[in-house]
Amino acid sequence: MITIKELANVCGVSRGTIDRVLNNRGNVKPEKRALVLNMMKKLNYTPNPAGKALASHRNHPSVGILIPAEGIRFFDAVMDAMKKAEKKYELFGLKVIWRNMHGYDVNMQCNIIDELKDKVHALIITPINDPKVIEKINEFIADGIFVVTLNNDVEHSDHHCYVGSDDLNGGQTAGALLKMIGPEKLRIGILLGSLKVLGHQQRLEGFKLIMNDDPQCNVIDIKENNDDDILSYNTTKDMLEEHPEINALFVISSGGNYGACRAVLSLYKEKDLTIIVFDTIPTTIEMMKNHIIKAAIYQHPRQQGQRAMQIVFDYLINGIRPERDRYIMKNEIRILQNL
Amino acid sequence: MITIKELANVCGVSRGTIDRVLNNRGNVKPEKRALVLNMMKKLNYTPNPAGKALASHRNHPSVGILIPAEGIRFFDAVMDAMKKAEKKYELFGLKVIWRNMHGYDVNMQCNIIDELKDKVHALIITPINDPKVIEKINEFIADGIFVVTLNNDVEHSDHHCYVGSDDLNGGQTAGALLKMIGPEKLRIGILLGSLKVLGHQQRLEGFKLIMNDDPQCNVIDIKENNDDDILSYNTTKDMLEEHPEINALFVISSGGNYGACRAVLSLYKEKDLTIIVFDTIPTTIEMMKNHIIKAAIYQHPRQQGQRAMQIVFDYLINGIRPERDRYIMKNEIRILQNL
DNA sequence: TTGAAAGCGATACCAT
DNA sequence: ATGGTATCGCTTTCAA
Repeated sequence: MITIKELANVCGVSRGTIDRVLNNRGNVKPEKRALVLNMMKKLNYTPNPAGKALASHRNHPSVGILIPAEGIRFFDAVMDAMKKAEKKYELFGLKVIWRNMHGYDVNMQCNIIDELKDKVHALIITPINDPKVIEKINEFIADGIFVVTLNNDVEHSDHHCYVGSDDLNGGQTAGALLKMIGPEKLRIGILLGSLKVLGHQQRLEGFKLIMNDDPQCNVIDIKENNDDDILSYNTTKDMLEEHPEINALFVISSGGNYGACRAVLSLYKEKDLTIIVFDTIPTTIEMMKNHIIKAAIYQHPRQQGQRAMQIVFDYLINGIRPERDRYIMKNEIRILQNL
Repeated sequence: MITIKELANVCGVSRGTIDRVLNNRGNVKPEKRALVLNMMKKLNYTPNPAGKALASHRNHPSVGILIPAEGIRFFDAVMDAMKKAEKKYELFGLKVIWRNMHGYDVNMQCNIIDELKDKVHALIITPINDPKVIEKINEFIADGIFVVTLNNDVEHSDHHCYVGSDDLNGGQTAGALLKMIGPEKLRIGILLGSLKVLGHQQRLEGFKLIMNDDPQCNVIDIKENNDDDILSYNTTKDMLEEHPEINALFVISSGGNYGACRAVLSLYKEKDLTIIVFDTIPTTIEMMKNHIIKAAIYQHPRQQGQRAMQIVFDYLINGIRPERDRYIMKNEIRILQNL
C-alpha cells in the first residue's frame, strides 16, 4: 500500500502535482503527467479511502434523491433502506437532499432536476420515460455529476450506473411458478397498472413468453387498473363476471393488488382462483395470510435502495467507481412461509 | 456532527483526555471522566470513522476466518463473497487470515483457534458443536476479541454476532412449497446428511411441522447419506425400490443432491417424482436445467459471507458495533427461471 | 493525571 | 506549472 507521499518522492515531484494528475485538475506538464501516471500504475497506487474521506470532508459531498415514490407502496421499502444508509453514511460527511414527488409529471421532474443542479455531486433518480427528462439527465452527466438511475432503465439515457430489477425475468418467473402451483388447465386473467409503464409491459411480456408455447395455458383477459385500488376492484369484478372460467389471476403491479383481492372476495371466488402478484407490500402480506394470494414475486426493494446509496458513497467519499454499470436484483418467490 | 476537539473545548480538557475516556485507557480523574461521558451523551458525539481509520492505520487490524468449508459446496459461495469483501476492505487496512479446514475434527479446530489467538482482533468462525470449541470461543470473547459465528448457531457459545440461516423456517418453506407444486397426495421420501448436524435436524423438523397436520401428506421414509454423493446414490436407489409409492423427494442437504438425482435417473423415475432440495450448487443447477429438480431453497450464501465481513469491518475500522446480534437470512425459493 | 504536538493520507489554497 | 503548508478527526507518543 503506497501513499501519495511516497509516489511523490519516487517521481521527484510534490504531492500537489500528484494530486493534480490524479484528479485531472490540469496545470501539469504533459511529460510529468505521463511519468506520474506511469509510476502510479507500476507501483499499483490506490488512494487511501480514509484519507480521502477526511480531506474531502469540507466539501460536504452531497447526493440528491429524486423518486416519484409517493403513493407507490413498493418504494416505501426502497426509501426506508435509503434512509438507513443515509444515517450510516452521514458519519462520513455525506449529505442527502430528498426530493420526493407524486405521480409522473414530466415538467415537475425536470424542474426539480434543474433545481438540484448546483446543489449536488451525485443524483439518484427514478426517471420518467420522457425525452425531456432524458435530456436533463444527460446534461447532468456532461456536467460531471454522478448519476445512478433506479428501478427504471430508460432508453438512451446516460447514467453511470443502473440499479433495478429484471422485469422480463420477473414475468417469466411468475409464469413458471403459476404453472407449477396453479390448476393443470390455466385460464388466466391479468391485471396491470398501465401498458405505458415499461416495467409492467416487460413483466407481461415475460409472462406471455412462458404461457404462449403451452396449449394448456390460456390468457383470457388483460385489463389495466392504473395502479388504483378502487379501479382495480371494479375492473377485476367485471373481468371475473365476464369470464367465469378464469381460474388464475396474475396481478402485475402492486398498486392494484388489494383492490383485486377484495373483488375476488366479494364474489366468493377465493377458493377457485390461484392468485399471484408482484411485491410484498403490507396489504399483499395481509392477503397472503388470509390465503387469498398464493405467492408474490419479490424484487428486493431494500437492497435496491441500499445498493444505490452505497454506489454513490463509494464514488463520492472513497473515490471508487462502481464495478459494473448494471446492478440487477434477483426475482424471488415469496409464499406465506418465507415472507 | 461534533468532533473530539470541540468536545474537549466544551469540557475544558485536552483532546488527549477525551481520548483516554473514550477508549478506557485509564489515568483520568473520575470526576473528569464523568463530565466527559456526560457531555458526550448530551452532545451526541460519534467518532468520525475516517479519522479513526487514518490514525489507527498502523494497527493493521486483522480478522481470522475459520470455516470447515472444504468439500462443502455451499460454502464456496460464502467464501467467494468473503474474498471479494477482503479485496474491498484491504484498501482500508484490514488484514484477513484464512484458515480453512476439512471435516469436523474438534481438536483440529481447537488448535487452529489457539494458533490464531494472538494474531487477530476478530474471528469469523463456523464452530463445530462441541464443548471444547465452545470453551475456546468464550475464551476469545473474554480476551476482547470480536467474534462472529457463521452459519452454525451453537448453543451456550458466546458471540458478538451470529450470521446465518433459519433452518426451521427453511424446512417449513420447503414443505409448504412441496404441497403447492407436488401431487395432491404426497408420499415423501427424505434424504439428509446426518441427524447429528443441527441444521439438518431443524430443516427436517420444520418440514414435518408443515406435513404432520395434513392427512394428505405422508413421509414414507427418511435416510441419511452423510453428505456423500455415492452413498446418497445407493441410499436413494434403495429407498425408491423399497417404496415405489414415493412420489416426492426432499433432499435436505446439498451434499447428497447429485447422487440422489442420479439414482432417480437410473431408475427412470424422473417423471414420477417432484424433487425439491436445499442450496443451488452447480450440480443442483444442472439438475434443474434437466428438469429433474423442481425447486431449491436458497439461503443467501453470498450475503452471509459479505455480511460477516462487513460487521467485522465496521467494528474494527469504523468502531461501529453491530445493530443486532443476529443476522438471519431469508429462505428463498428458486426455480429454473430465477436461478 | 494531564496537555501539547506529531503524525496518518489526501486535498485546497497560496505563493512562487 | 509547481512546491509548500494548513487542514480534516483521531491516536499516540512525550513531557510535565
